[in-house]
Amino acid sequence: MPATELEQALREANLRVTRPRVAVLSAVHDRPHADTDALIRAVRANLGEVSHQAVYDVLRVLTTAGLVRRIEPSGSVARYESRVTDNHHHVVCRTCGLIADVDCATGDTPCLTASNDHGFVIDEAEVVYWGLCPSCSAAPVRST
Amino acid sequence: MPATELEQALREANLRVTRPRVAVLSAVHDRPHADTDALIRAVRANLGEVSHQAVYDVLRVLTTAGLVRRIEPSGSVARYESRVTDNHHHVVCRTCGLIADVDCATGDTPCLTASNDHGFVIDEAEVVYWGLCPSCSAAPVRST
DNA sequence: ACCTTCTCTTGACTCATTCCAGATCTCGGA
DNA sequence: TCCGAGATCTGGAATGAGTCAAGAGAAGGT
Repeated sequence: MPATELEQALREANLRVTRPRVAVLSAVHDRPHADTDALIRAVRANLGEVSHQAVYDVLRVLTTAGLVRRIEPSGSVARYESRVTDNHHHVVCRTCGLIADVDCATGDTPCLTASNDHGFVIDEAEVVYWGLCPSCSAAPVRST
Repeated sequence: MPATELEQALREANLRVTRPRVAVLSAVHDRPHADTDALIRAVRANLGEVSHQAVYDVLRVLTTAGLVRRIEPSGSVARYESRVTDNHHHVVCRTCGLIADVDCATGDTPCLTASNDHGFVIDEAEVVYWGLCPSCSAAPVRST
C-alpha cells in the first residue's frame, strides 16, 4: 500500500503525519491481526529504532480515530486490523491462536436484536467463533 | 446456596472437596461476573487468609471441570460466573463495565452457521453486546 | 490409622501495558 | 520561508494481572 494513501488517510482523520504513524499504519495493513510486539518489530524493520511507547501511542490514536480496529480475544494480547469499514467477525483457533476474518452470515449487524434485556442501550454485537484452524484440526493432539 | 450442594457438585466433578474450593465456588455463585480480586476478597471474608495463588488455582480447576465459566471482555480482567448449563451471552456497559446476562434471541447456538470460512472447525460462538447500562445511559457525560 | 496423591502456601517472577518528564518534530499562519 | 504552539516521541521506571516452583499440608481410598 503506497505511503501516499496512508498519509492521506491520516490527514483525513485530522491526524498529523509522522514517520512512526505511517509506518504503524502500513504495518497493520500488511499483517492483519498482528499483535503489538509484531507491529513494533515490523515498524523497526522500516524505520530503525522506534520506542515501543510511540507504537503503543500511535495504535491508541489510530484506534480512537477509527483507522484501525483493536481486537483482543480471551487469552490473547491485543491485536490490530485495518478492516474497519465493514462489519465482520473473527474465528480464533483454540490451539494455535490463528485469527481469520468471517463475514457475518446475516450481512449486517447480527443478533443485535437480542432480547433487549436489562434496559441496556446496545450499539454493537461482537461475535467470536472458537474452533480449530485447518492445520490444527488436521493434526490433533499427536500423542505418538 | 448450601455448602452441601456445592460439595456435592465438586464430588460429582471428581474434584476433592476442600475449604478453599467450596468457598470459591460459593463466591462465584453469590456474585456473578465478579473478577478474581473480588472473589479473593470474598473468600477471605469467609475463611480468613487464603493465598491468591490458591484462588487462581481453584478457579482454573473449576473452569476446566466446567463448574464455572470464565469470561473476559476486552479491556477487562477475567471474570467468572456459575451459569454453565445454558447457552447465554453478555451485555457489557462501555462506561462502567457492568455485565449482565442475555439469553440468546434464537434460543440455541446463534450465528454458529456463519459463512464457514477458511476451513475452521467451529465449536462455539461467543457473543458480546456492547452498550450502556441503564444508569450510564441515563446520566451521560455529565459536563456540568 | 496409613500412605499416596493432590492441593495450598510462600515468594519470586514474567510480561503487556501505562505513566512521566523532558526533548523533538509537525503544522498552520505570517 | 520561518516561527511559535502544541502535539508527538524517547527512555526509563512502574503497575498489576497472572504464572512458576518447591515444599508443607490435607483428602480419601485401603
